[in-house]
Amino acid sequence: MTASSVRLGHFEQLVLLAVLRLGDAAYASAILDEIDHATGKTASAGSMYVTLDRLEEKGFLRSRLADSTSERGGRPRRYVTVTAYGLRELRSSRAALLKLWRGLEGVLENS
Amino acid sequence: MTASSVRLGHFEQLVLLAVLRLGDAAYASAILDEIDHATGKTASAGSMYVTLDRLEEKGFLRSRLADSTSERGGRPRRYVTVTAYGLRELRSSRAALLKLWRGLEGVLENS
DNA sequence: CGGTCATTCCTTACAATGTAAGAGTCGCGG
DNA sequence: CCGCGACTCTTACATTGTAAGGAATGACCG
Repeated sequence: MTASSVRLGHFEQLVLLAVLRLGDAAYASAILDEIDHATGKTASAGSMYVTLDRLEEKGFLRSRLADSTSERGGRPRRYVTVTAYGLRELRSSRAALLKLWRGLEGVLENS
Repeated sequence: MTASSVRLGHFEQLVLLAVLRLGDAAYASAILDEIDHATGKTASAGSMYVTLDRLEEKGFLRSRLADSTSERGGRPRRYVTVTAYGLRELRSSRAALLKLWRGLEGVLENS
């Protein structure tokens, strides 16, 4: 279990970032769309719920349920927000990538 | 197996980037150092070999053995280089992250 | 009212990826 | 000869990624 070795996986990172961008409007389907838009790849809904649960368990995310009366149908939405801890992870992950990318712009820039 | 769904994981991406930067000098221990340097976290050697194997299997990486006579001891070094395919993945992964980061600079920039 | 629909959620099981622990090889210095 | 340092590789297990499928809730229409 080694609690100290917890890091962000690839998909987890994308999810956290999408949540940040969506602000108040972050719930599963919206996050899915956001990721789809950025990556061009569509993840399944199941992946999202599982990942959201795990992120919350680890303290990277917090969630609250919307009033069911205010919704049009289906179960009440579960809105999520990134915690301070999650934000810290995101920052350090970004810093590491920027470091590794530095100097490779020529090679990595798109065709 | 779903061959088309192959993506880069978190660590795999770091490894590929480190290999790119190291150029001719890319072999396991050096890659390990490079990643350590960028992330501040030390991965184990075992992780590296396993990951290198898997990346090669998937065609993101190619490897060749150094002359054993030219080495100081131990087994001959295994040098690796990123394939065109690997480079493409790296680019698209970077593009996705840049998209998601855009507009969040204020929040993500470091303390 | 009852049926169909769209929207949302969740569970389960399995595949892919991440990681640690530990062992094997070779050449050198003592 | 023996231990040491610099490499590599194997194995086994934990964590993360993903698809498939099911169920709740309310709108709309006949």
